[in-house]
Amino acid sequence: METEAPLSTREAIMAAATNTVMTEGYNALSFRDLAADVGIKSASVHHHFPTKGDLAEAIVGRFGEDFTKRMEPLLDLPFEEALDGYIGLFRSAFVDSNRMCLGGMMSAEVSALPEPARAQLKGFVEAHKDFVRAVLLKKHKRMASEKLEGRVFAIFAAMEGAQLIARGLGGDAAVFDGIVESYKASGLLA
Amino acid sequence: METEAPLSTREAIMAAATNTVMTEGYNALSFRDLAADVGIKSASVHHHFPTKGDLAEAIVGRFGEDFTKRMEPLLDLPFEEALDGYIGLFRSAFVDSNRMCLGGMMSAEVSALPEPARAQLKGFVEAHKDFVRAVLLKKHKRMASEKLEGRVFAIFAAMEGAQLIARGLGGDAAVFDGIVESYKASGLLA
DNA sequence: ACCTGAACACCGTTCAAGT
DNA sequence: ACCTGAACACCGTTCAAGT
Repeated sequence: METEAPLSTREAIMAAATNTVMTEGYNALSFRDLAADVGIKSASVHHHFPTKGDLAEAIVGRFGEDFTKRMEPLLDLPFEEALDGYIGLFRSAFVDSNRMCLGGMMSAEVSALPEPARAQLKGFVEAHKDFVRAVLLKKHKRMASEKLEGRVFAIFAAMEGAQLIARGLGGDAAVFDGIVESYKASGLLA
Repeated sequence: METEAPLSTREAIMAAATNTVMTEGYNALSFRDLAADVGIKSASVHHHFPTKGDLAEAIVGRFGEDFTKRMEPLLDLPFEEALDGYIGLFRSAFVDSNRMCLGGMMSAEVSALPEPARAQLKGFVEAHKDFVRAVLLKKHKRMASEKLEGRVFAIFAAMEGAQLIARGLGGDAAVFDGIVESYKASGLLA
């Protein structure tokens, strides 16, 4: 049984930054606000992350790792449950205080990111594709590889789009659920 | 035959702001850069748009009108061509200098928008739904209304997601085309 | 190693002042 | 009606200085 571990300053900065980016976006993230959240001065944040771009790189990478940890156990489940679990990860982000997937948010703001952060973003997308591919193969064992790759990419993009639009309209879970239901009914999520 | 009409200062501000938001995002938009683009001082921009939120409201509204003007003629075409025309509107945005739909970008940055701008954003989404519904009814004349509404929303969200992800990965049109192809093959866009 | 105050050129916004 | 310079509290970043 773990007690809540005290976060290192570096970890606390990353946690606060991730939360702000998911709710307000990368360009709305301020080193001074971040420092206030953590209890240090803004100049001190630069000791841990020399530039804002370095911080972006770190939190996208970490977010990918955390997402992967939540996806992996779903691979033990059968197709339908694994897919619903994946959907639930997107759903919970904005049902829980109107947050958006960090990867989706960073994709919108990609012009502000330095190259290393963009590379982490590509890695994030690849991790999702690896997971979705593994889930699809549970059911579609003989799908042609080109078709499978297209479907994998399409499912990820569609989930990001559902979250983007549902959250943009005010975070109504029913909107998200309705879109996902139609993805299933049309055959995209099936 | 129209010659290029000289833009009023107000129109020039809106045009420059729209372009910046589509490429870099609303939070990256600066009144001082905007003023420099138009050839006035930043304090003068406030004469036309008292706050940045007022400008946001104006450009989302205008963007919706412009998008509707490009969608309307597509309604004279048969199902397949109308759908491809709609897809082309999303495709051209980022093929042409890696821009993102203003509505999708504003959805990601919705936390920075005042209520009137959010209302315009909802109107933008409704205009898209009206168009997509009309297109779907060309082919699916007897689809149950609840199912139709879900499909309409799903198609719009999926298009925004395809654009978000394809652009986030660097603006490769092949990524966008592959996702759309899979939307069609799976039955979502059909 | 980790933190800080002070400075720099930026930002949105306000306002009194010009034409 | 339209524009402006100057001021305000903000921003990311740098740096010399502290412990």
